Amino acid sequence: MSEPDPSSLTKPRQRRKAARPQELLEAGLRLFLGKGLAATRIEDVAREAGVSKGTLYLYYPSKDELFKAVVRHYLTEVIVEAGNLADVHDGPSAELLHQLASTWWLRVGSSEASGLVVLLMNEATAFPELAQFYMDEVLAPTHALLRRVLERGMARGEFRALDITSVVYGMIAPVQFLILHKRCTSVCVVNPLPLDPACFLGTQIDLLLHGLAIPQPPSEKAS
Amino acid sequence: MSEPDPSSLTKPRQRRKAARPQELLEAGLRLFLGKGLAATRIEDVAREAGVSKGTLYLYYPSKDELFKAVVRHYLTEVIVEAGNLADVHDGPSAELLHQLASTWWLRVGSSEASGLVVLLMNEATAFPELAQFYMDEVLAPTHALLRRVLERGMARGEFRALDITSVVYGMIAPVQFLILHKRCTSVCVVNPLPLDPACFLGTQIDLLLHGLAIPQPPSEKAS
DNA sequence: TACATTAATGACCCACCGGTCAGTTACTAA
DNA sequence: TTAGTAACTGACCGGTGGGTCATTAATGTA
Repeated sequence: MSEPDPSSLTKPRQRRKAARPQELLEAGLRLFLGKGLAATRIEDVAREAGVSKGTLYLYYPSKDELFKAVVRHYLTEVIVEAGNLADVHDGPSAELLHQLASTWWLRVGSSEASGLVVLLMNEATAFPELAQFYMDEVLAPTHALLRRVLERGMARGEFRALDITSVVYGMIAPVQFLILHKRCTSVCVVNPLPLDPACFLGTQIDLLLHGLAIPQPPSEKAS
Repeated sequence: MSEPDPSSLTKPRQRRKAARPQELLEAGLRLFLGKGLAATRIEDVAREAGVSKGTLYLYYPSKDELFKAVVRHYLTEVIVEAGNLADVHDGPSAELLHQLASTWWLRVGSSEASGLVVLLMNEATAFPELAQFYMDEVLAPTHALLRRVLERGMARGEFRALDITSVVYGMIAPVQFLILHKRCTSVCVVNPLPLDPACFLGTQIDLLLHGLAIPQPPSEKAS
């Protein structure tokens, strides 16, 4: 009578040391994104991964370390790949920017992992240690990559010479905004201001490239 | 010996019904911004306002309601004022945009209250009710204001006809980014990528106005 | 001075959750 | 078949913090 159905649920007590870490990371990603760092209970992460709380602590020594492991796993790899793309490319810089944007969107932006970027910044306020972590492992590499592309474009006379740091941050901003906005409004019942991500990014790139373009000297427009 | 010094601290048990709400809002703002919603303890807010925990509950029925009251007090008023500014103005739309930006920066952006915008979006993930609150009381009014200015500019032939919703969000994005970035990096010990807010905003407005400007037809630039 | 009103207090209750560890069971080598 | 190892479990502990309420005292009134 109390015979548990072994077919669909609760394979009871499996020993799968190799698979646990990855499964815990996946579960952690889902729950952290859904509820934030503080509100996610370790026990729920464990259950989500089909494991008991004690087991989780066999693989990750604390909640903070689990979270950091999630960030490393889902964000680091992509930045490296984008760097390789930039190394190979040798056409117009504007084209490279388009390419980087669409690649990023495919690999991160359109996936659930995108929320990690913003989540990380959020939590940084409450956990100063995480602020430094974000700075070192996410923001600095991204910044370096974009700076490289912009400097290239300016050196080749494709772009106006603007303050590079500001432009770089100006490129990160809409992306970050998009993620934050999506996370926020997806919960809303009523959303009077629908925002199509593709359309938004398209407009932003259009605006950026127009803004970067070297203006035509011949005619001048007055006030 | 145990005589408390009445001069500087602990006026014991004052009855000041009128002043309490405002003082509690100020204390709430400080602590919520510093530690986030979940990590801020009601008792600390009360102490910060020079009052006991029980007293706080005389004025605000729960932590959530206190937080909402803080948001209403520090964010609603400013949006209304900006709307009035837009009503009065009748010069070039680009000038109005500049004016709105600098006004906003003075009243909100450069003050500590700016963090509320982002904090609110953060918490929205964990507290769905707050997501709707943010949408109704902050995002929608802001959006309506900016939309009005852009439609005006396009109608007067000052701006290119772009997707207005995207442009509006494109204007909100850098501001939001700036706040988030400031909150995040102010905690970092090492910050290899300093960002001057004024410079950043200047570049963004420059980029935006270049991007919005109607291109000169005479000459065409090839690839 | 005596009494009524009500602002203010803080000890208390209890649900919650991060982290521990003594015990249990799956797997394996001999 | 039978130890022996180690992956896994979940009851438990202790600190924390939201919310309550019986009590206290400041102020107004007669």
